[in-house]
Amino acid sequence: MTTNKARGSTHLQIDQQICHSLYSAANALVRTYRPLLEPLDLTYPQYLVMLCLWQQDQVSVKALSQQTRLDSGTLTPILKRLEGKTLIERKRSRTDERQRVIHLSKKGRELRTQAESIPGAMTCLVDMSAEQARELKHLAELLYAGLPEHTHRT
Amino acid sequence: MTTNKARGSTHLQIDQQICHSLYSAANALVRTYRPLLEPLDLTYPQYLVMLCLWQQDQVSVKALSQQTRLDSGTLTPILKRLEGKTLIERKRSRTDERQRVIHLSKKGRELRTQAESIPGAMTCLVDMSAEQARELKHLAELLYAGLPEHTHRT
DNA sequence: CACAATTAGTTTGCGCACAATGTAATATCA
DNA sequence: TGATATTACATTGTGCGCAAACTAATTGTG
Repeated sequence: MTTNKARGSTHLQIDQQICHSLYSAANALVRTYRPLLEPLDLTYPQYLVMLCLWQQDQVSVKALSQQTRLDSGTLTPILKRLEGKTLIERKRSRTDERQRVIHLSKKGRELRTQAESIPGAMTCLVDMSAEQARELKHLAELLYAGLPEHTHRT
Repeated sequence: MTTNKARGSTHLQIDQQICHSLYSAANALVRTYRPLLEPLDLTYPQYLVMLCLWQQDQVSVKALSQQTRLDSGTLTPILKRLEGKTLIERKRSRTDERQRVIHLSKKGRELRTQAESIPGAMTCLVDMSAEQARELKHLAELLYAGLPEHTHRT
């Protein structure tokens, strides 16, 4: 049984912070993605958006926002950059002038081929068993879903 | 047994990305910290630095960098902001003029009291068992340590 | 001792992440 | 139908996160 030092609460120790572990692991993972994404000229968040579009084209910003879990203030500049690289176009919806309809260009659709190798390459770089990775993903999802901003469904 | 659609590789599906789960969970956690840290006028990374200093005062930027896992290019502006709030001072080392010695001011030391309630408050906001949280932290650490940038000890 | 290599930290530039505010289009309702 | 509320995005401002380039001090090495 470890007794606390008189100094104060053990809870304020940085190595006890789940958030710090998650925070630095996520940052490190994105750093690991960087060299793999560089040939595609994509950042990780841009890659996330492309993943969504490769899965389902012609979607609204809101739909992208829900799938990527990035808010519109973050997405808008990302989408503009992707448009600048002529990977996507941002048309207005005919039926609802407020909405944008994001859709892939030919170049954007073709980029998918180059991206196919990335998940495999990442798996090699991440030194974890498939089961550990699954469990980690599962727990991260659980944490995410359990946070007040999500449980707060009025 | 689920058969892949002719459409292409399943690996490019966003909901299969461990990184995305980690990424959004970490961001969401930091958002959850925000209202708790606001009374202390600290951002999450600033809080991380303060945690380190409360644990051990009078340290170099390099030491802080290792403990917070933030690089010096990130730390320098953070430290300047903390100095701007008069929570810390950034003196130069006598024995090695290259080094900074970061140390808490009286105000910085006193802020610790206000911070004591934060870990407990976060635990309440995170809807996970202590064991799940421990496991999540453990797996995140495992992932972090297993990435090439760390295993690459020449 | 001179001089190259290393180390500690800073600066610069870019791209998020996000709260807050704004704007325009649509939906709701009196 | 006309006022009001809501919705979908865009904009602004601040603070990271980090690669790359830079500065200055220290440590080798010949």
